[in-house]
Amino acid sequence: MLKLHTGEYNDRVTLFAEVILPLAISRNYTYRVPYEYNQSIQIGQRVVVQFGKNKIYTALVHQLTTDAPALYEAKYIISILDERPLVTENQLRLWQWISSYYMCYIGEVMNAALPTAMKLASETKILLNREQEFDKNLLNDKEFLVVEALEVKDELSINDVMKVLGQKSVMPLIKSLTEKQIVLISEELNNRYKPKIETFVKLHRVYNDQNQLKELFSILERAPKQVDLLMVYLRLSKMQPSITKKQLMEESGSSPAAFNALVEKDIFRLEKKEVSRFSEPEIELIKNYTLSAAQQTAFEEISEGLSEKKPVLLHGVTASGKTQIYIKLIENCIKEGRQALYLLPEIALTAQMIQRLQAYFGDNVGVYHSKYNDNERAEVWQKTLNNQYKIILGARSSVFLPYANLGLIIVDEEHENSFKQFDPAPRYNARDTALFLANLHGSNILLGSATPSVESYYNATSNRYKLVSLNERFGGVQLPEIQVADLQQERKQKSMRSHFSGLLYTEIELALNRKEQVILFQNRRGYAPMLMCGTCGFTPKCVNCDISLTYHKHDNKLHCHYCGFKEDIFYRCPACGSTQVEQKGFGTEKIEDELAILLPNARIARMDLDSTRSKYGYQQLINDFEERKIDILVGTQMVTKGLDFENVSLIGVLNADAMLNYPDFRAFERSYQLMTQVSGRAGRRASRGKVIVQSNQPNHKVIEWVMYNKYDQLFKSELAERSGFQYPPFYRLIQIDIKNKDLNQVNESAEFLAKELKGQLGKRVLGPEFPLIGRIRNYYIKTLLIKVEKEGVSITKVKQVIQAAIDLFYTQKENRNSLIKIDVDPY
DNA sequence: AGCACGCCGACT
DNA sequence: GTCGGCGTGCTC
Repeated sequence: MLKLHTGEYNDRVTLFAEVILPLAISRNYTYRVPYEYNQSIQIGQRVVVQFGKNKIYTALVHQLTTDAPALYEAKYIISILDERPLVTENQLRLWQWISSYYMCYIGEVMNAALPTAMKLASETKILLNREQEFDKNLLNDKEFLVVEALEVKDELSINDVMKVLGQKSVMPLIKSLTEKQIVLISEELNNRYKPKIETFVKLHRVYNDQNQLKELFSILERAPKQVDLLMVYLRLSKMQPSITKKQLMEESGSSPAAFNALVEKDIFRLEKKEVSRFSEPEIELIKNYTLSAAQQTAFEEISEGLSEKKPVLLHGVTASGKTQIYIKLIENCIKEGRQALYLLPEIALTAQMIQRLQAYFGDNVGVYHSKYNDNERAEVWQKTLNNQYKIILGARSSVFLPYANLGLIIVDEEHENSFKQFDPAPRYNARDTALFLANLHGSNILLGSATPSVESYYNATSNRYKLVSLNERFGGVQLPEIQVADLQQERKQKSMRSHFSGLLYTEIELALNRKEQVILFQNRRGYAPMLMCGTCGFTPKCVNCDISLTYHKHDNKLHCHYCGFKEDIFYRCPACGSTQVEQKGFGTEKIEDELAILLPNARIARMDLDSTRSKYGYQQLINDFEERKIDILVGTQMVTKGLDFENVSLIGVLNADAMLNYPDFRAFERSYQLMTQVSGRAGRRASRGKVIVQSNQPNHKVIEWVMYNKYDQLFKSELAERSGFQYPPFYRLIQIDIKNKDLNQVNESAEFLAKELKGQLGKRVLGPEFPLIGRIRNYYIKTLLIKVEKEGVSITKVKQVIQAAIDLFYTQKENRNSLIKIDVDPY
């Protein structure tokens, strides 16, 4: 396709735009550009188009051409939404790359990349036709129901109609009602981004004069409410440059009547202004600080690596002060007039971190993560595009922002698996995407971690990245002392107190006596992960998934952690009627419960998915812990991520075995990372912290490596394992899931695809096999794993083979109702 | 994704 | 018979 650029065409040229639709479809579609847009249309702008019979979508202009499509008549673009491109050419290249690397549709990438507020789609609404007289008696029951509902509520969505009728197929009915002209159909566009407008109040200029003001007060003598309001205004105006109506009303508690009277008399003047949704931080800027000698050395080594245009991996022990080094690098980047992106796992993006960065860079920092609402995200997008931010601090989706001039990317906690998006597509890894993004912009990139991922460390040791190590904790604080509690032995000696070893229990008491705080880590939420009948062995399972239900005490229900199914707890076994129902295993809820019994005076809180679901739940817990309103924090992985608490002296890992024995090739790597990271929360200030790891395998080599901080031992051992068993970093993995509601069909479909792939790729294809959980949300699942050697084989070719096999797969009728999910680098 | 079309079972 | 479920194919 001929690529054209803006401004080349006069009004008489017939232009066509190939657009990306935010849908999971395999092709892009071509629309005709109305002549009046010839001058203004540009690649990267959003346009409104009709797709299919009624639907209206926001599409993105991807290419422009004068070639008319040969096989069909193109529809016209309805309108253009942006004056200038909203998406840059570099972003389109990134989308393209993600789409091909992660084997997904570019529409899916667009969907993930653009904030929802920027994607308007139409929703079909039906309304009564007021022009048309009709006899209600002629309607059938269902038609009557719909008309009745429309008399109560002016418009109904298709979904509303379904609810009203209690049935799924409603289109035929709506169609007949439209034909009789009883109802009208409208395609309503949902709101898009609206800038936030606030009304500011100003006192009329003449009252700047003290005499005039005095006079005003005497005039208002008989309106005391107005005088009050005026007084509040004057008080506020001394403290701040501008006052919003909202603030004035809140501070004064005044009635709108008094306010309106003052506006009416032209004493107050109103002004509407666009404001940012983000309040400007009122923090004193810290400008000067010095790096320690170790930090300085690391900083210089990093700079050296970056100047060679190599990615750098910073391996710095926990609490070694990596953030200060990052800040220095960001400063340098900004000095060169370029933008910096600081990527963090969602959960580490706390108020703590944001404030820390804002303390150095003030309002140059843009923040972007999933807790922001649509309008806030759209605002960050716009400001990034307009180059109003020098730094973006964000979670994985911030790789999608429209950077104009990106000079530096920092991926902190680069080993974190939350950089990987699992569902829905695009199943991208933000760390790897950031590496591509850096290449695209010619920017520097630094990966940082106390526990690097094996693949990054491998890249560093094989000279693809530069490795910089920082082995010293900042301020000379020692790494914590790690002890193992031997659970088997303690059980024999009867020194266990429920799930706490004598060793851990004593240390908790000691810490509490010293008024120090404790973190307990148990990587399992809920109360008991499994119930079992002691008589017949019955275990309650989810009705939709092949998984046993977890008992949650807070609502006294059994939960499925995969589909959200809930069911009442039972006290008699539903299978045999026995009352001998036993709880197997333990989760965070149970720990919290038992602690409350053992240590009735301690203030205990729990941090897991269930306790942090609300928008501020997580932040609230962190604040309370920071302010020492909590003595013991019990939590899942959440407690391991980059939090920085001064007063924590003891960490307990309640069950190291669960993670060590997890059936995944990364179990050891993950266990090492988790234990090291959670240990890093201890003793970050003055005194040396302590960590107790409870295990049935006290001599497990991974525990030993954690105790003595032997990352290289872990690395060496993992490399040997992985080259032997064909895993990353020596092999690439592509996982293909085949899903079907029917068990036989899933087997046959999986067999078909496996045979096809094995024919081309041979023994690189493993499976099909049922995964650990063979059925989720009523879909049976079979998994194929493809292992492709890194050297000597073109991964692009392999992906083409896979795509071809899937295309062939869907030509077979019997496979059509099977779903296929591809996950490239599924870890 | 959403929507139309067409085929098939179970109800007035 | 027909209504409503569900599979199948198409959208510029």
